[in-house]
Amino acid sequence: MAARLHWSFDRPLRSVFMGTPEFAVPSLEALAECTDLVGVVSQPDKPRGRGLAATPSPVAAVALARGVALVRPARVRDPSVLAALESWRPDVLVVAAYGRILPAPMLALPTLAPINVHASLLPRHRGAGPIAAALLAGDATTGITIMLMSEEMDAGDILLQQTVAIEPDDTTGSLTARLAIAGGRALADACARLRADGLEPRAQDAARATYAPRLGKEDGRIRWTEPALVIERKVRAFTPWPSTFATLAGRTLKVLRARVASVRPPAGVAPGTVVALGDAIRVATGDGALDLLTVQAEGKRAVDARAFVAGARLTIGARVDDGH
RNA sequence: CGCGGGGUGGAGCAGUCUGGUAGCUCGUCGGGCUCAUAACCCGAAGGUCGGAGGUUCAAAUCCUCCCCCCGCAA
Repeated sequence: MAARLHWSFDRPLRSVFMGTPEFAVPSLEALAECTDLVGVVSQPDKPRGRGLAATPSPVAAVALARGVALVRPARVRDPSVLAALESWRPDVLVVAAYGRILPAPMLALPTLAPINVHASLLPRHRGAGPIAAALLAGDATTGITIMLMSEEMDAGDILLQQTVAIEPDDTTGSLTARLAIAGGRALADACARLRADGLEPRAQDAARATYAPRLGKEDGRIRWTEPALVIERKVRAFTPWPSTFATLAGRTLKVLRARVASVRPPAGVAPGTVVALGDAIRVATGDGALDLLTVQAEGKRAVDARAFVAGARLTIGARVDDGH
């Protein structure tokens, strides 16, 4: 266990922030508020949206707007990145969803500590996809961990944690928004305490660690042989990305909102079969039935199930998993 | 110029290739029936077919330009 972390000098902390997506923005703003933010590192501009125009990451956009020194390296290990960090002489390096593993020399650079804002209550859900993992696991609560960074991913000593409740209808999108704000608050807290009474690093119980892998597009394909409960969690965990989808008449059908049906499908009906149509499209699964409430066909906007049923000539007995 | 789908009564769609004045499911309104677990039956209202030009005897449909929405890709 590391020594108590305390900033006793009169001058403000010099900080450098590394982060990329929307989630990191409140943390960046909190850091700018309570320290002397001297530099920001973010992922390079990426082609986004239709037309694939190069667009700065949300963090880079804020850095630009604030006029803070910004580097956007293609590779973190590029010597120029370490050089930039050295020239900034940070006391703390704060990382929030940067998206890359940082080399050890970088972690050793700040005079006080390298600090990470992680979107779970560590040691639960270490890794790249903690928010979706909490939804997939059916957790009732999750939260923010402010921690010291070590070389092993998300394994460093904990400085501070804040709990965030998970609502039954939370998606990765809605939960990310709340966790982002909580992250900013937790960081502000940690920052304030660094300068007041200090923070006591607490080792993680590695035995209780779970891992949250980065998601990929194919993770979103619905497998109807799974239980309705599991599919419902996936729908929420994979919204808005990579999104859950099935195939109907050869075309992709996104499922944006679903609920486990209150009644079971008739015995003997194969998973992936439409068993009822009304306010929802009820589909048989490996265990129970799932009511699809909001769906989106290729090239169409998201509509509630009733509207979709009105237009698509969908009948009971149709299959929604004939993709392969 | 990354690839692609689409804008048709309140909603979701068909009709566009093969020009000839608008259709389906749902909703709404009126009436009937009465329990049918997507209730049913009869009737009605409601549309400058995204916008602007053009071709034509005739354009939702063909041509040109513009606006908007969405999927893939990240």
